[in-house]
Amino acid sequence: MTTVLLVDDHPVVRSGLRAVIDAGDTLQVIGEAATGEEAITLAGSLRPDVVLCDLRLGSGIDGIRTTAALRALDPAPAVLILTTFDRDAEVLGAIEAGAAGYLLKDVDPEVIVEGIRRAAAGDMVLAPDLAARVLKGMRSPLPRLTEREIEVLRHLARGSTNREIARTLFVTEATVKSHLAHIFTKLDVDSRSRAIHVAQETGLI
Amino acid sequence: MTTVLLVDDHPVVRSGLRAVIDAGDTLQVIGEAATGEEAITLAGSLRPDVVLCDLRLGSGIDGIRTTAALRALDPAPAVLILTTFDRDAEVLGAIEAGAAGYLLKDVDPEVIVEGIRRAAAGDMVLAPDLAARVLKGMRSPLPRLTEREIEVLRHLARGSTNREIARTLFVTEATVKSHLAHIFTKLDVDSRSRAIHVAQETGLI
DNA sequence: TGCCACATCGGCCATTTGGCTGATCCCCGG
DNA sequence: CCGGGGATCAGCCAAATGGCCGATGTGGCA
Repeated sequence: MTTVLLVDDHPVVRSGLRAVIDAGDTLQVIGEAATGEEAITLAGSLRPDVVLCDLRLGSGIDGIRTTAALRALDPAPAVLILTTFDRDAEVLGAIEAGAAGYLLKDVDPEVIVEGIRRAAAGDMVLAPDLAARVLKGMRSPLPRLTEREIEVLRHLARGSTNREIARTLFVTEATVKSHLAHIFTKLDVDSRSRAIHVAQETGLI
Repeated sequence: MTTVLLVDDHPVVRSGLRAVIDAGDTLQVIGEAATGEEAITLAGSLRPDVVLCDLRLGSGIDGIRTTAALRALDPAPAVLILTTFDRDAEVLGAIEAGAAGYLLKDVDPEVIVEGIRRAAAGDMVLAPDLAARVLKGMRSPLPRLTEREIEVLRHLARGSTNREIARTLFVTEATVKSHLAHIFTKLDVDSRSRAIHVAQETGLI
């Protein structure tokens, strides 16, 4: 019997997962958590074989950080990421954090059950349409932006002008332009609008 | 006994909703649909009292259009919108389309059950933190953009320059600028970045 | 110690953008 | 048949943006 811990901030989703997982007779849900913090605590005491974890967990720590913390446990559960979105950066982030795989929420229940079985067996589990992208991501990893650049990017995405960003960060416009130039180069774009688009598309922000 | 039709593109969520709704003894799920089209067909034959409908329905028609179509049936079911996001434009769109209410997915199961009961009784059902915003929205309704303006806005959000948009739409840059000027005025912004932000924030795109 | 990444700043210049005014055409409804 | 909204276009001009060159200081790491 493989034991499973559910992590999702939506009670309804947890109920649904519990229903489809407990329906078979080889898997058993032994706990539910609504936040990453709760998941880490529960995993320590319940020692599940597999943790099924949403990437978006509301206000607390996100699924990637939760994954990293879970993998640091001893014994470490297999972590299977389950989410609505397929942003590249998050896929890679989750894999890097030690996730055993990544499934989209719109798949059929049996796919989820099968994914849990394979994760428990130590296999990698990737939604078919994601595998290619993950491998592609491995070949050309996402550009690494510095903390400051991410910060500027966030302000950019809120529609701020260079002047506004400069005032907010207590630097000169020249500095903001410098950061932007670096961001543009790294993202391979040539306008703030496209930078915003790429950043959102890849999950950078 | 109040009958309910579930509409959500995620099988897992449908399972969860079915579990929490069927748990009581006054509500009964009589059908599930994964798309808006399917929902409209099923509602016509099953004649549910209440339709519980996600706003995002994958590739097909969205929840708002589905709501409008459902409300045009005879007898018309009460439509309760259930979604993850609380974008203003969508709240208002759903209400205008005849929805009986709007709940967020992260609420507890009993809130959903109670919402269905109240919707079946003909009440309006609004998540508490949304009611104020809806009323505010009533006072200052979202600007109405034309089809063409929305189209330009979408290209804008993909980071296109005026020249690129012009080429794509087979018009001159002057026309694109004209549309943009109107968009900016209606959204009360003065830069493309902020227009993108507001449009995404309010669910316009 | 020297190197390198990072954050900070400045100047110059071409391009893009945004504000303004005004124009034509078409369709639809009173 | 006229009015109005929508889509199309034009020119002018100020401001913001983006590309390019360069510079300084600081902290970590080999």
